[in-house]
Amino acid sequence: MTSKERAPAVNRLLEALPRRDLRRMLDGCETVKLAFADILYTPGDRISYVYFPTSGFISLIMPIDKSASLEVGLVGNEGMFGIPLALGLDVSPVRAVVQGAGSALRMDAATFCHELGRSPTLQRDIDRYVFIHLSQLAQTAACTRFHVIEARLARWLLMTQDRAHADTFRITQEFLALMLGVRRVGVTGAARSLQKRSLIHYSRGDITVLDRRGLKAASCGCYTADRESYDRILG
Amino acid sequence: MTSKERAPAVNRLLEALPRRDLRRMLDGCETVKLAFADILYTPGDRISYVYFPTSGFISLIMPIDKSASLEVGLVGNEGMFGIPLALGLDVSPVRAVVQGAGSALRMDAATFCHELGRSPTLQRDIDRYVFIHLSQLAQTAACTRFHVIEARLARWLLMTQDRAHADTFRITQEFLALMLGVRRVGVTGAARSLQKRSLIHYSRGDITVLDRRGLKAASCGCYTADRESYDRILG
DNA sequence: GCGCTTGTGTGCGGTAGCGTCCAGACGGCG
DNA sequence: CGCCGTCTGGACGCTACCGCACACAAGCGC
Repeated sequence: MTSKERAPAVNRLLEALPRRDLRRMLDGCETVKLAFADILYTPGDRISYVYFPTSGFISLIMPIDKSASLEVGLVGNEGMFGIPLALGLDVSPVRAVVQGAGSALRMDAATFCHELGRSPTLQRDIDRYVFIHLSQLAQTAACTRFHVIEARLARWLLMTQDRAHADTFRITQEFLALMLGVRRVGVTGAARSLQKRSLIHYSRGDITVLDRRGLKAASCGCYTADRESYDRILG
Repeated sequence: MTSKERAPAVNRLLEALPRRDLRRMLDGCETVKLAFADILYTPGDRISYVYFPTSGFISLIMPIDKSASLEVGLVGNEGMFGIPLALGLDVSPVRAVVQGAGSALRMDAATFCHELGRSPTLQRDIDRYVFIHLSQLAQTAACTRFHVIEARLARWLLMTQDRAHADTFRITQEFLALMLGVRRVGVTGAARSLQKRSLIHYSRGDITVLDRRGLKAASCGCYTADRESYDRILG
């Protein structure tokens, strides 16, 4: 939590609702703390709650083989966890891990489905969110295939900064390596390079973004592409 | 078209509808030919028609940088092209290319959206299909990151065989390389290895699957994982 | 201060895949 | 029959990244 933190009121997906719908949603939610590294779901788990992060954020991870996994999505206060429920299914295809400590609004599955039926605006916005998630997933797949670690790291830092609402956040290189699906030393090298260029500073798990613009330039176009599609559709 | 072809009646997503809904859907559709390498949509295009392939199949491709692209989905008679419309948006995030010549049922966007509102079964099944697409996309992202060309090629051949409803289909190594996001010679090497083991036979663009079981063993688990999730949810 | 845990840096050989160019090989067509 | 376009195969050096093992360094508890 730095002085540069930009306080997010609530969740943007909810904020966009008409007053009455918002009221009902908030009434149906309870506030919960998201503790770093909490595992909310693993693949195949029944989804009993949806989460609307307010200050924390959640990583969606696809484990594939023994000890290999890849982050396939990041959910902060611009989105929600629980897309499958909106599609009429209650199983999580991914692992959901708390990546940034903070808070979220949580609603139980049945209530959520009920509200979904009552609020066309909610339904519409979540459909759009699903679409964005889908597009970003496709983008991520290609990015992961073609772009070098350093660019992918830069992208990840920018995405995370957006969701942390702060220029500094905690994340070890070990953890980063898991997200990007590379070796820890691969991250070390890339991070060192970014630091040498004064784009970031890091030390023992504290990462600070020093030069956002420079970081954008160092990242692949994927970050910008993601942002643009989000703004176009849900902005 | 070999003697081993298994004739697909129609589209499985439609087949599952109650008689009345099916009737209306078929009435609203027209049959169109899908010619090999036809580009139906490129990213950003407005979607004016949805496609329910009956015998042909369509590749969803994410172009990323100049001359780099990756296949992120495959649509045969088990699915449809036009997911964004089901989510209330009319823009394609991907390039849609005909991969296997054949036929499809095509419906204009407005009619489709209208029918979606009339048939809860259609709505439900398509939501499920979206979920499957989402899961498979996550799987593909990780697969592409971690698995070697040969295994990914094997997976691709199996997926394509399912959608071609035949053991032989046409696809050059050049094209395959584009799908998998690798060099053409990379495909050559992998294909040669599979042929040496008598799992496939190929010659100048004709590929025949000789040993499906063996091919499954040569592929990563991703093919099986995809199939299982499809069968579980829409089977 | 000492030891321990946690995080970061280095070095090494190994490999999958890259970009490129050239060579053969098959088949259709004039 | 011979030519030519299309498809496949091989060879080159090169790069990014891997797996592993080990060294250092900063903070924390005691």
